[in-house]
Order: sequence, then structure tokens, then C-alpha cells
Amino acid sequence: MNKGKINKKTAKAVETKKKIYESADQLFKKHGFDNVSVDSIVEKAGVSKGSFYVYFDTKNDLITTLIADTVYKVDLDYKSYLESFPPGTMASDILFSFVEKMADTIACAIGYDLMKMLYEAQITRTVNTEAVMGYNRKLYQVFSNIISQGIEQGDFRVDMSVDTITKHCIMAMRGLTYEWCIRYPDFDLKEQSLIHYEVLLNGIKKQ
Amino acid sequence: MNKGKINKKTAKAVETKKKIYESADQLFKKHGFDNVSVDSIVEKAGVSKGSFYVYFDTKNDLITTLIADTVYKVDLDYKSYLESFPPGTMASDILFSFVEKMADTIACAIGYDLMKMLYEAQITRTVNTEAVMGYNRKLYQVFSNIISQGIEQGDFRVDMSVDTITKHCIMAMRGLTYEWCIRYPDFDLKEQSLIHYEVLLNGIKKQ
DNA sequence: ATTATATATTGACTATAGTCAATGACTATA
DNA sequence: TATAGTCATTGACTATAGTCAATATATAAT
Repeated sequence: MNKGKINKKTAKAVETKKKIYESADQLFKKHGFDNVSVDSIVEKAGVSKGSFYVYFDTKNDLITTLIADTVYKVDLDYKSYLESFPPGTMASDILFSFVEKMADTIACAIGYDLMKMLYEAQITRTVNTEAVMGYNRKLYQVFSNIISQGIEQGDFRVDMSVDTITKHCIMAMRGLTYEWCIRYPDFDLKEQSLIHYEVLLNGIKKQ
Repeated sequence: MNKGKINKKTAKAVETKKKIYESADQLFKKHGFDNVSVDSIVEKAGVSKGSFYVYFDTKNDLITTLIADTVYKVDLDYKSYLESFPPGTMASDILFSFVEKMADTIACAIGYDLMKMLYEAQITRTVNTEAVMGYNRKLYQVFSNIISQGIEQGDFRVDMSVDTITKHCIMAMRGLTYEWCIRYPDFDLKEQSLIHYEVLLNGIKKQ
């Protein structure tokens, strides 16, 4: 049989996966991740439990798919945000605005529940979170551009590679986000991120 | 009835909890956290499942108790390590040694499995992890001492409070540890920690 | 000693994630 | 059209975390 062909059978399979995905999305938004069982998802979708596990390895897999989709959109948004700065803007200024933008996105646009699920999934490794933590994620490119610019402008130190600085900057944001999650709601992500990056930037700048 | 009185009844209760704790500890060390069920713990301990849930809120609670005990010992070790430096040692030198010490402790003495469980427990909040993340943890005091020393020596900036610098330094270590967990074994905790703190320290020092 | 009270213990029960052999539906081939 | 092969689908099943009303046992009060 031909592979990847679109026919009644494959179309139905795609439809089934879509039904599960969308039912889950609706239920999650309505009741929160912790209050939605796989049974309730498949019931709403009108399919069997077995089907669920054909299309998703685990419940977390489905959630992480939802997150990866969100992350993809977020990164596109980040990219266009970065491109909106006029050429010649100081990299350090861009970095601060960008950190603020990220903190807003994480805390408001994505929200605590989703971030918590993601950070849990990353640590338990019940599912592949390459789309979020992989070094090929668009975010690394976006950050890398800012750092390169800072070096070109003669503002940032040159004894560390762009790649290294980028990875450590993103790791710091991840650390801030983790701290935000474990201390929620007693941790102001934006405020603390700005303080933290002020120190970090200070350490990245030429003395 | 008197409260907190030691008698046959309370002694037996203490004994039961201890049996559960020790059976779990042995099984975890032998098979790893993920391969030990509550049923197997209570079977080994020779008590009922109901008893388990009298003494521990959840399975994670038991694990976190194990971790908190480890953390307590670790912090004592940190404290004595710090005190072993001769007076007058530069705070920045102490900080580097200390970061190296922490990385070693986390990666070797505690190990990936335990750290992973802890970081998962912190994020899921299925259990109280105050002993590890609370600002009254001894580690904060230990770090705080280093920072104070750096300020007194005129080496560290004075436009940030000791408390703020301390919290951000520990958050950075937590961020590094989280990154280590999610990228394990492809992330050298000690190496990356030293790079990261070099930048951070640079940002904390007076210009 | 008897009774009342407090509390330690139990194990059957529920809830829910995840499995898998069997079945059904569609497609390609002759 | 008949048949074989492929793949989507099913739902009963297992595994395991966590619950709770009932019971057993020790202690306090009379």
C-alpha cells in the first residue's frame, strides 16, 4: 500500500486525532489540566480510549503537543517583536525589552497552568519536549541575534561565544520561570526577571 | 488524654512510621523511585496501605521527606565547608569554590534520581517542599554570608541588598540544576555552573 | 474492673492512566 | 467481484495512587 496517501481511511484517522485534540483543548480550558481525565476526553470526542493511545503516547504527550503549538506561535511573535526595533538600537536595550516581553507572555498569554504542565513534562520526560527545550528552537536564534548585535556594537564581551552567551541567557529565563512556578503567586516574574537580567547583562558587557 | 505523651500506643505509631520510611528507603535505593509502588512498600513494612496514608499524604510526600533529610545534611556540610576558608579569603574565590562544591554535591552525592524527584515535587506541589525552597533554609544564610563578606571587602556592588543578591544567586543555581535535570546526561553541571557564575559574579562586582 | 474515649490500623473500594488482543473498515490486487 | 493485506478502532483489562468507614487496641475516667 502507498504511504502518506490521502484517502478515506487516513482522512478518518486525521479526523479522529483532531477530535481528540480539540475535545481535550476545550475541556482543559474549561476545567484545568488536573481535572480532566482521559476518559472524559474520549467520551467528549466520541472515540474509544484505545484510540487516544494510538495518537498520543500519554496524557502528557497531548498536553505537550498543545504547549508546542503555543510555543510555536509565541516564538513567531517574539521574532516579529524583535524585528520591530529600528536598526542601531542598543542590544542591551533590546534585551531588556525582550525580557519584559517574555515575562509578560509567560505570565499572561501562556499562564501558570500551562507553564507548570510544561515544566513538569520537561522534568519527568514522559514525553518529548524537544520543541521547547531543543537548541534548534527559534527562540535560540532570536536571542542569538541580539547577542551578536551587542558584540558588533562593541558593547558585549568577546571572550565568550555568542552560542554560549545565548544558551546561558535562555537558561536564566528558564530558571526564572521555574522559580515563578514553584513560588506562584508570590513571585513577580517580570520584576525579578528585570533585576536578574540587569545583573546578567552587567556580567556580559565589556568592563 | 494528654498530648505528646510517650506510651505504648504512640511508641507503636512512631515505630510504624519508621518501618514505612525505612522499607521505602531500601526499596528506592534498590529499584529507583519509579519502580517502587506504595503496595510494595507497605508489604515490605508489614503494614496496611491505610497506615501509609496516615503517616504520609502522598507517595511524593514520603519521597520529599527523604529529600528534606538529605538536604538538611547537605546544608550542614555546606556550612562547615564555608567555615573552612581562612578569614580574609576573597568572597569571589569562596563563591567559586562553593559553586563547585554544590555542583559536585548535586551531581554526585545526591544524584539525578533524587534531584529529579525533588524538582518534580516542587513544581507539582503535591507536597510541601518548604524545607528545600523556603527562604529560611540554611543555604540562604550560608550564601548570604559570602555576599556580605564580598560587600565588606568592597568587591561587590552596594546598590543591591544582600538579600536580593542571595536570592538571585540561589535561583541561578536552581536554574542550572533544572537545566541539568532536563538535559541529563548531556549537560555538565559543574562546568556550566562555573561559566554561569563567572558571568553572574562579574555582574555583582563593582565596576 | 468496667466503661468511655481516643487513636492506630485495616483492607476493600474508587479513580484513573495506560495496555493489548480482537474486531471492523478500507484499499490494492487479481 | 472476490480476496488478502493494512491499518484504524475498540473496550475489557491491568496497575497503581489514594480514600474511608469499620475495627482493634491502648489509655483515661468512674
